[in-house]
Amino acid sequence: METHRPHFLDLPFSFLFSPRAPFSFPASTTHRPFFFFSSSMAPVTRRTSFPRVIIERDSDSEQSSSEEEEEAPEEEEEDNDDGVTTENGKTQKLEAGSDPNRKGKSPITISLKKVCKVCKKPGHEAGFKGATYIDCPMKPCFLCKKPGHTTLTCPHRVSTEHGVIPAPHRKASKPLEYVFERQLRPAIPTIKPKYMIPDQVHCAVIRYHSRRVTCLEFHPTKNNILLSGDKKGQLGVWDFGKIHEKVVYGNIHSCILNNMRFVPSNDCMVYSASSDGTLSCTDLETGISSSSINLNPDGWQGPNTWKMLYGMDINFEKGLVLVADNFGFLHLVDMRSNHKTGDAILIHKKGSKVVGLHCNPIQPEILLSCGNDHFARLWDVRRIEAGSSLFNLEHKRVVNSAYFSPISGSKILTTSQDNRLRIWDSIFGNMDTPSREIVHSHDFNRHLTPFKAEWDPKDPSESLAVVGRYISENYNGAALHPIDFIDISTGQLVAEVMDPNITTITPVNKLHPRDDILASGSSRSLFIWKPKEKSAPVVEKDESKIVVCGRAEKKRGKKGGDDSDGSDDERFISKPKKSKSKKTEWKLSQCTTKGKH
DNA sequence: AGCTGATGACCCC
DNA sequence: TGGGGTCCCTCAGC
Repeated sequence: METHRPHFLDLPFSFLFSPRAPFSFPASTTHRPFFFFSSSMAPVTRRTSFPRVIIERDSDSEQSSSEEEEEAPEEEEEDNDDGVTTENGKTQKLEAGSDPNRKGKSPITISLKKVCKVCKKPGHEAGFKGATYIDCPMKPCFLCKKPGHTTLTCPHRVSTEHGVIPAPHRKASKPLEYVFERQLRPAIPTIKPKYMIPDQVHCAVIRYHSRRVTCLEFHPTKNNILLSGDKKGQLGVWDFGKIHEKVVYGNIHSCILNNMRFVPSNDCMVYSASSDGTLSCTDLETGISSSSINLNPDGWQGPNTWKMLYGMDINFEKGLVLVADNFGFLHLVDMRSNHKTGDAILIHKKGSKVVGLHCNPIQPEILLSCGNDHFARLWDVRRIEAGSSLFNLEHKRVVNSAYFSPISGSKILTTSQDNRLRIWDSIFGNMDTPSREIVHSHDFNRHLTPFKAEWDPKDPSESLAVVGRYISENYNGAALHPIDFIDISTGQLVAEVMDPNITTITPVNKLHPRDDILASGSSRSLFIWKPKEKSAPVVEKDESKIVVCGRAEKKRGKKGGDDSDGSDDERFISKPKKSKSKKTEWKLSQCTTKGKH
């Protein structure tokens, strides 16, 4: 292997020691050569006082691991004194002392032996080998977060029934639970329907949004309309029945659009909560919006005072929009006046983000909230005040989402950043511990939209949920991140759907309220999935390419496949790229024709 | 192809 | 309680 010579060795030493030398060691570098620390160092003449430099190369990359392991302990100790990890991930060992002019100094030896890029220790390497990711064995399992094994050997590795941690069985003891078992439970079918899994991309808009997608919402009555929000605050309205009919409204919010809800009495109107601190109500026909709340009327006064709106839901019976901010407060908006009503109520730890709100579908005054204080909390909106929660559901990390089951409203499903889905089978029963925990890879990553497990609103047994997977799997040579369908009553993985052309992670997923359709947002693109037999594959790549894709079984390449937009695949039809200015024009022209659907 | 930037949770002091 | 360092299987643009 051709070794990479550290770039600073190519520089003349005088330049190297200049205080204005235009480079620095990476911030992550923990061990620096002694000479970089001596700020008070006297000027040096390179010929007389600088030690000789010896480069020790890892010439044989096939060197046996046992050999490396034997050497490792010694190297580690020496590393503490004078080792350097360079940007190319190789260890350089600097030995001082062989210069005859300087007593006690040996020559600087630079070792280019490979080290693990995760823990910086030699003897193993972490990272992608082709499409398979090799974990660093020094770290806890990436999936279940427990030490002693890696993801590859994790007992919770997503397959069937391995991820479930059942709560200890408890007998029904509370009167409410008794009532539930007698009256409500019989209404929930125990025999599960045959799931129709939307597992094939039916149509898509590639690079529809200019930033990553943050939320999705199906139109309550028009079956082919999908709303999407993005990190920039833009709101997309796409008629996926007529693939080319799509609008992006860019003037509603100025940053992240966190949540959307249709107004139940008027399905042209949609409320949206944004990190710009406003709750807006937008007419989808005209694109005209009005702010119901603006929490930052005085503009930017610094990050400590800037308020953002996250969780949001509508209580139609009371005519209320409930929206929560990043300081732990709940705000109420009267839909008739479109103005704030009452004072903000502290519902989560002061100063923590409240990322999710959900009104119970049967009893809308029962509110479920979740947030960064590691709790999901149940409230009665009729008597809500700070500290008045009915139940506090503890989690080990941030709770990305908490939803009541869509039909009976008696179950709760939460997604937490500790890589676990939690299910409470009955809000009338024991709420101290979840009924089940399902280990599932949906890690937090600051560059991704947080994962949220979503119920299938059509499943009468209330046991099917969909959630994107963070961790990748090697599928015929491509590292893909599937979307998982999980039977939350057993923890079983019902289906994992993926497409070789979707190489990005898909954290945002929503199942259609009436049809066997899954909408997913991955990076800046939207996908509509249907069950295989119903699919007629058509994909549009926004104004730069028209592509057609289906469920191909073969794809060769390294991690994530290649990024060539599949130009090696004859199902892709390329169109010449248009300029950025035309892109804007296109969006504007689409906005003027929005009244059609 | 390899670098860069955007930028959230969490931990420690 | 707040600031700074660290974590990191991202993604897209150059």
